[in-house]
Amino acid sequence: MAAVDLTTHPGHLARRLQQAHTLLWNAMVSEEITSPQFAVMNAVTAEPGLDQRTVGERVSLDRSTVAEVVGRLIRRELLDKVRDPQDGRRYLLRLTEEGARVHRRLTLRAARMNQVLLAPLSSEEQGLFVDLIRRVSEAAEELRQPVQVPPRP
Amino acid sequence: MAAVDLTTHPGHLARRLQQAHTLLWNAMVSEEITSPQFAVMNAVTAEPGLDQRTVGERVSLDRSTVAEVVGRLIRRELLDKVRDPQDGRRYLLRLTEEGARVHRRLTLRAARMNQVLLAPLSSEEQGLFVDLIRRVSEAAEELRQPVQVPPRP
DNA sequence: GTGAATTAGTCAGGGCACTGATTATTTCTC
DNA sequence: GAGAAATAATCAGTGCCCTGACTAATTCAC
Repeated sequence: MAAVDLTTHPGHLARRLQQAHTLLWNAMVSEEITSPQFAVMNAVTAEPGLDQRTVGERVSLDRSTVAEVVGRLIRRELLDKVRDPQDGRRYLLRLTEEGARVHRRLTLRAARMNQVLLAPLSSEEQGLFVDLIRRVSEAAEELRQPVQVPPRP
Repeated sequence: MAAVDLTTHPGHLARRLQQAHTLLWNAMVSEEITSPQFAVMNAVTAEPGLDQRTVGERVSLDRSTVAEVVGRLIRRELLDKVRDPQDGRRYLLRLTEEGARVHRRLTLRAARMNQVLLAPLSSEEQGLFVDLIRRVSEAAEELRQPVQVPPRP
């Protein structure tokens, strides 16, 4: 008694959506490269020579998770990591040739997969859907760092 | 070059939405009990004496993950597990008194949290949002088990 | 220029999520 | 009723995700 209907809870639905997405990704995009791995490769494609922290910022992953994902991509020789000669704390990331090839190939497949995932919605609904998710996640992310208060001078 | 805009990828957005949700959950609902743990407790509240497999079905979790989550709830003495005397393969799950109390308390907080999470949307948009996510996840889940073909007689 | 913050990355530890293999029990079939 | 198929749960292994503690390098402040 007093149980709740979880299908009205956006958090629960978000988890199910992600499960559904992972399923489709494995079937239609790649069984080797996961969606977060693709996101990292994509960030490095957009800005070669990025450091891990910034990659995390671009793809919404914390430092530890980025390190793991990067580690896996390096093991598969899709990514290279070299110390920044300007700043010895940083590692600069770049795709290998193979990495660039894989990224190109998966980009096409991911686009097809997105179409399939959104197929149950009309095209106006699709736009709306993406917009609504974005607004909700962005608002919640801001609750995290409540707009820096400037230090008194 | 040739990088993609991930903010148009529903899978990527789903992951970010879930991160945002987890953040808010920790801040507003509980730091001890996670959202999947709450989902399991909720399923058992609705149908006391459920077995693990069915709980997994109710909350969209596979057998292994249910076993882990159940294990954690038992360790905290929020849940009890007894062999089904009718069917020695099953374990029947029930909340402890403490478990029922915790579930009641978190239910209220979760409702408040949902309001905050959806606050950036108007109330029509909120309904739409929930509906769109549900439709997309349900459709994708059906791709998994493509409607049993009845065996020829 | 030196000591104190800050910053990039690693590591340990906990939780979620899945697959494939295995074990125990039940049910089906003959 | 005995063997075969199905079912509930566990286990090992992989990957994602986070926090808090730590290390190494840089930058700031005086």
